[in-house]
Amino acid sequence: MRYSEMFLPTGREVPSDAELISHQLMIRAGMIRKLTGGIYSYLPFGYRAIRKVEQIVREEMDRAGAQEVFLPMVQPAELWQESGRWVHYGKELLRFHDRHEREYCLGPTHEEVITDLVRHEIKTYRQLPRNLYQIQTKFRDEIRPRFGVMRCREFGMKDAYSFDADETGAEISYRKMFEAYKRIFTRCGLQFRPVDADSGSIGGSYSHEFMVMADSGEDAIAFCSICQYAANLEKAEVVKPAKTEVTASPYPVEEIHTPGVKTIEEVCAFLRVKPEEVVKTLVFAADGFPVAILIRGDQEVNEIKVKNYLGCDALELAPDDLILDATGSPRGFAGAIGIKARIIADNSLMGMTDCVMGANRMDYHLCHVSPGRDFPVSAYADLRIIREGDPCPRCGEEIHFARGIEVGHVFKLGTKYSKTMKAIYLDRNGREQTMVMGCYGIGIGRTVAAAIEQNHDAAGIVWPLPIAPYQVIITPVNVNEKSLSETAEDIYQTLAIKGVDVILDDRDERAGVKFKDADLIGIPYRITVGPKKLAEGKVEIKSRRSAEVETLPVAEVEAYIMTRIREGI
RNA sequence: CGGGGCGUAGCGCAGCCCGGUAGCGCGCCUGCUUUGGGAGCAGGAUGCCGCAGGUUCAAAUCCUGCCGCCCCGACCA
Repeated sequence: MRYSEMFLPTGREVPSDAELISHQLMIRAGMIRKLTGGIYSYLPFGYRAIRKVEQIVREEMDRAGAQEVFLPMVQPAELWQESGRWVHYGKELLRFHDRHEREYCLGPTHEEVITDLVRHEIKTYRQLPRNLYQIQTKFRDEIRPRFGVMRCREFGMKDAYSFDADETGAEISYRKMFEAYKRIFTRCGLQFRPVDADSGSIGGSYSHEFMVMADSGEDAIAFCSICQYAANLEKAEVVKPAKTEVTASPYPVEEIHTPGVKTIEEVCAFLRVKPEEVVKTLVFAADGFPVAILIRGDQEVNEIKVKNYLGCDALELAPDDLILDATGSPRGFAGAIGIKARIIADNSLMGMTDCVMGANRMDYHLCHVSPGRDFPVSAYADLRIIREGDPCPRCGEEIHFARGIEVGHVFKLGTKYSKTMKAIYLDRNGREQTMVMGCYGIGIGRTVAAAIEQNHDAAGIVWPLPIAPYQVIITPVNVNEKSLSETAEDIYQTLAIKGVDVILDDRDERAGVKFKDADLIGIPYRITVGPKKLAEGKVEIKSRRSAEVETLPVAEVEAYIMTRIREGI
């Protein structure tokens, strides 16, 4: 492509509303423009990056035995009502109706549609397993879109769905996708890590997220530096404390006047105790019913673990009136003794004795409380957020934290959708069986943004070659000098015929301007055609990443570039 | 939805307190010079000052309402 004819509006100014470097660079490099909140247009340069990623995704999905389909984005309410998600998906599901007042939604994901398709077409075990995928625009009415293309409402996603006859098959399908994902992100030049994850509203038995490591990432990851264990913070298991024989406090429970003392910090300051000696009692509303979660004062409750443990649909910190109902006191003085709620304790309570807790009475706390002796605990469970330095649940070494961008997510769905939507087949014995499903997503735009987040410098983007919108840019230093522009043109033709994605910067601009633009848009190789070197029949090839410059005879340029492209570097 | 901030030329911003000719830098157009890391000189174009009301002789500026955007939080694949 000739630069002079390209629709590639680059900018020097940093847009004021872009926070992330990737977002700023995508705007400055003329890749995206915002249409409205959380909705972006991709310009040619940005769309080429998208297509490069999509192509890699297609190749690896096909290689793993999946087949591409294209499903509707507008979906009827009935399907979602059938799966139950019309009610449970919440406000992220954008709903609307047509002229006949029939209800529809814009697809945020396609489990319902694919399950509907498959249940009508697959009747026997002979037709299983199958894995179908698509690359589609999804719409999720995000509560707060941000970070440009990283978290927007309309976005491109590859989603695949596997259907197997049984658990064993589903496991194999899952592994295949897991391996395909590793190949995909490796080819995209990303440094990433698969982590154990919660499956959220998609549901299912377990899942892994593919995280691109980046300080700007929205997700926190707990990982072990020794073994391979890594998990989303919300999922990371906390090791049960070793069983120690605890003897109850020798003192009886004592009520102490603690006027206005509510938070753990205030309690500790007032009573001169450490947070480790205080039991924090949090009252939650689980589908409207009060549940008391007890945890050691220095720890934080992981609401997702609580939600999963209770198996409820909605979980939130209890509103004031529910707290008053359950404890008989305002917020800040809840305790386990006498509370009218189910009591569940985090494992951190094991081994605690002689502790401080709320008295369920305004302005009073209790001390010398011993769990078990003074109140019953219906269950102990892992309900807290892991902390840096905690032991790894696999090998016992120290856990560290890092941040990541979720670019892919694989779920083992089990029969969540196939059961409710009756995706059944006849087995070898002619008996009806429920298909076992998996689903597998990749955020395409997010992958591109993550790649930029991980590959840039002060001058701009540094594309990994496999996803670079263009691989080579040829820069004649002065287009008004015939020898320079003709040589540049020759090299351009040579590379273009070979199928290289190449830009000829034929603009009548000063060399400095062209160099700055080339750096900003991050083309992996820049071929500079200048008067001094050309006098010897040579040109310079500069690597954007290493900044190394090779001086080569014009005739050797093609071989040099082709080698690099073949090796993907 | 709660808290904070911002809407002025294509982009980045000043002007607003204290009402009276709408400005700066970059970009854009023309000409000349220049030509290996965002050139110099000269000339030029571009604004419902977010929208709608109100106060006033007079509103970018003061008041009210609305809309949009950004940040933090709640929430979320």
